[in-house]
Formats: sequence, structure tokens, C-alpha cells
Amino acid sequence: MNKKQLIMEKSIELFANQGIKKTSVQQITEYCGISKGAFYLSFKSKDELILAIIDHFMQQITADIDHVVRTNHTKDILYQIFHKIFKAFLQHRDLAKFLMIEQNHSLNKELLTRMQYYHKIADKTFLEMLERIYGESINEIKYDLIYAIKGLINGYADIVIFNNGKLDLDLIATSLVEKVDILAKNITTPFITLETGEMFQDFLIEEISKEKLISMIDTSLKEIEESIEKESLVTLKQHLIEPSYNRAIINGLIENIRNHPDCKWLSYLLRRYIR
Amino acid sequence: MNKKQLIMEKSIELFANQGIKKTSVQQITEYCGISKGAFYLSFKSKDELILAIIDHFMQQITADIDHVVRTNHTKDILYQIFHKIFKAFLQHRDLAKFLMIEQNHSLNKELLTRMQYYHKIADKTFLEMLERIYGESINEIKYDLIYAIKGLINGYADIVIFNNGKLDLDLIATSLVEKVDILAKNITTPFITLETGEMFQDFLIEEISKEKLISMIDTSLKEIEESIEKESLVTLKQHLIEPSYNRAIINGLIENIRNHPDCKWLSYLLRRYIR
DNA sequence: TATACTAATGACTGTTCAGTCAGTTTGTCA
DNA sequence: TGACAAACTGACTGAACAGTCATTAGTATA
Repeated sequence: MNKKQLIMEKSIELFANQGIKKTSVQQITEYCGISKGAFYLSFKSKDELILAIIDHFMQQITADIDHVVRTNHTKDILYQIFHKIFKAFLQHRDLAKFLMIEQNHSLNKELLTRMQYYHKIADKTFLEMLERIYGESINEIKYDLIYAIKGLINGYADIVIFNNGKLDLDLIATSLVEKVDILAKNITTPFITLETGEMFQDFLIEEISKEKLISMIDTSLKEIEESIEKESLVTLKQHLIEPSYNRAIINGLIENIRNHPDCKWLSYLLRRYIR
Repeated sequence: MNKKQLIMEKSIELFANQGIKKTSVQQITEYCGISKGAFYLSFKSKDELILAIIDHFMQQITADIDHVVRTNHTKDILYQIFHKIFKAFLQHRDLAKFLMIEQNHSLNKELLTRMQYYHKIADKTFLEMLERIYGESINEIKYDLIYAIKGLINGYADIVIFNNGKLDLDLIATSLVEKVDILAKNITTPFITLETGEMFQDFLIEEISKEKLISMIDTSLKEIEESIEKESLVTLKQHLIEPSYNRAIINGLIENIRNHPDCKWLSYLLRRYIR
């Protein structure tokens, strides 16, 4: 297995059980069965490892949610999103635990900005979804709804993550959809009004440059083996340098790489760039 | 000023800004203008300081909420509680920030148990309140409602704590009351049903012993100066050793000490013991 | 087989920091 | 005034730990 991935997986386990502070690099390398030096071949520092872990998880979830919102056009979106989120929490329980336990805003400024960035994207996606589902009718309360939704997710995430039994994902999603629906149709006194909402969130997510994308493609090409994915990446790279295919083809190529774990984030960024 | 209090206040500031890990005992003592040795006269260890800070805050809020629920008998309770909670968050922004940033489950098992204890009390209090307001009608969804309420508080706490402008406490409370009311009247598909709810929460909050209470009274007596409070404490102590007054008198005595910051928790425990 | 190159090792270094303790100051009371 | 105690000081200690680097193992190429 890829050494970087090995280290990330094993350290997530340790972090989730003991916390970051109490997990030494030594311990991580011992648990991985590698030497301390090998660790520093993969990551420049312990902090970089932590950043990488958080990035990885946030990117997966962000790309997944975006995909659901983009491909669903019925009222079903909300259900799909909740289902996806809680399924991810369940599947990566260790990671989610780690994220919940150590909301390391404190670790460094870097992380704080990073998290704000993902939150902004999430807010924007939720907003798009709410507008799609409910149209104009919720205009006055849309920002308020976003905070309510995030709060609800948080509250129920606790149950999902810290309860070890099996959970009815369908029920939890259905139940939350009902709550949001009830709120959307009945709220008359939002705390976050239109003005304050727009003040809170300036939706300027800076666009990624073509060069950055190409270098990301190059990195991915080195890491993956599957031929279809490789070919798709090469073709996409060519298209970036010199546009030569129509939207449908590009869409298909992006779809080809969407489910490869190492390309999920890249596919999300590509899609946003093309649009 | 009391040295213990000085250390707590100053370190909360530092913790909120830099995180626990990056704040050394050295730095705390320098910021307080005392020596390192003096720190260890007040606290046995850095961990003990952290525990003390968290205990202090949780005890204040727990006692306050309990008081609201106990003394209000109209639908107003919900509003009062939200108002109280968010006012506390605002007033002790540093502390709340510190608590949100480092959900130190990880620090040690001690803290985890401690937090679970306060959560249990909060759950019980919320439950009592919901039953008082809505009666039998919400029986099927009461546990679900508790999680929804906690989630909403969490979501909106973020805004209150990390936004530096002034906030309309009345509006936020009103807005949340509306949300809970809407949910209480419309939810039909709870995620946490009656059975699972009772499974989650076993409401066995162990009772405190008479001896413990008396020793707590003794400690408080040493610390406070106000004569009314002192007299009340002495009388309450006598009553504990040999019951000699009726409920009304005891109630009044407890009320006398309720608003002294060093006695809030004691008054809460006394009230629970007497009942 | 020799050579060149990369991957991996783990003993070592420098630093940070919680906690200690021998000694000093301040306060109290006879 | 002096005896005694309580409060306070800060230089010091030892442990933990992130990060380095000289050396070795492994592998590809000529």
C-alpha cells in the first residue's frame, strides 16, 4: 500500500483513541511497522499529517455532497444528502470521532482558514439545494435554515459516531428531512435574516487556476494505476491546455475519475472550473 | 483577588486564544504576575486547572437552567432557558470559545465522565421542561426533541461566540423557541424513539452524600465574606446535621446563597438533596 | 559483477515544559 | 522585637518528543 495512506489510516486510529497530543510520531511509526525516518519521507511534519487527514475527509464529503446536489432534481436531494453524510460518518467513524473530538482550530491559523473554506463551500451547496427544493418561498429564512440544518447534523452526528450499535441510516435521513421540511414551511421569525446572512457569508470562493489543476493531474497520474482513469486524466489535461472536446465528453471523462478515491477532489475542482 | 480565581480567569483568556497545548504554565504565571511555584499552591497540576475551569462553567449554567425550569411555570420557560444560555455564552465568550475549540474528551477519561455527567443532568432538565410545556402530546418524540434542541443550540452558539458584533439575545431566543415549538407540534417520524431513548440515557444521576455537602459548605464558608450568605450557610449546615426547619425556611436560605458565584453549585446540590 | 541510485533506518540532538524544592519574603501574634 | 508560620519565588530536574542525518539495505542499470 501507498506509505502515505498507510500512515494516515493508522494515525487516524491512534488520534481517535488517544488524541493528537498523546500520540507521538514514534508511536505512529511503530504502529505502522516503519521507521521514524520513513515518516518524514512522507510528511514534512506532524502538523502536515494532521492537515492532510482533515483535507482528505473534507474533500471526500464536499465532493460527494456536490455530486448529489448536481445530479438530483427532485425533493429527494435532502434525503440523499443526509444519507450520504451519515453514511460517511459511519464508514469513517474513527476519522469523524477525531474531527469531533479535536476541533483543532487552536492548532494553527492554517487549519482555521482551511475549515472556514470547506464550511463556505458547504454553505453554498446547501443554499443551492434549498433554493432548488423550495424556490422563492423560503427566501426570507434561507440563511437561518442553513444554520438549523448544520446544527441538526451536528447533534445527530454525536449519536451516530459515539454509539456503537448498528443504526438505521434510512430512518435518520427520513427523520431529518421531515424536520427540515417542517421548519422550512413554518418558520416566521428567523434569527439570521437576509441582510445579516449575506454579511456573514461572503461567497467568494477563490477560483482555482489552470496551472494548479494541471499540476494536480500530474500528481494523480503518478499515484494511480487504473488505465481508464489514467487515460481520462491525460485527455482532460490535453483539453485544459487546448480545449478540444464538447461538454458531454468532458462530463463523461470527469465522471470516469469521480469514484477513484484519489481523484474525487480533483474531479470536483475540474467540474467547477469547466462550468 | 482570590489567587485561584485570578489564575482561572487569566488562563481562560490564554487557552481561548492559543489553545491548551500551546499555553505553558510558565506563560500563565507570567500573565498573572505570580511565580510558577505559586501556581502549584493553587492547583496540583495543569490538568486540575483545566478540570476546574470546565467544572466552574458547567456548574454555573446547569444551576441557572435548573433554576429557570424550577421557578417558571408558563410556556415562557423555553424562552428563558435559551436567553439564559446564550447570555452566558456571550458574557463568558472566552470560556465558551475555549470549550468549543477544545472538546477535550481526549485529554483524559476523567473529563469525559465529567462531561457526560453534566450532559445527563441537562438532558433530564430539558426532558422535565418539555413535559411541563407540552404534556403527554410529545411523549413519542421527546427524546428526539432533546437532540434537536441541543443541535440547534450548538449551531447558533457558533454564531454567538465567533461573531464579535452585538447580538439580539431576545431575537435569538424567540427564534429558537419558534423552531422548537414548530418541531414539537409537527414531528411524526422521530429518529430516537421511546425505547432507544431510554436505552441511550439511563437517568441514574448518583445522589450526593450528606457528608460531602457538609464539607462543601465548610469550604465555601472559608472563602466568602458576605454575612448573610455566611449565616445562611451555617444555618443550612446545622439543619443538615439535625433537621429543624420547615421547607419554606430552607428554601429561603438556599435562595440567599443562590446568586453568590461561589455557592451556585452548592445551592443546586442542596436543593436536589432536600427534595 | 560493479556501479549508481533510492528507500529506509534508528541513534542522536536540541528544545520544551510540567513539576519540585531550598531558600526568601511577608504577616501575625506574644 | 523576635519567633514562627504561611505565602511565595524561580532556578533546576528529568522526561517527553519532534525532527535530523550518517549509515545501511535494496534495486535497477551498464
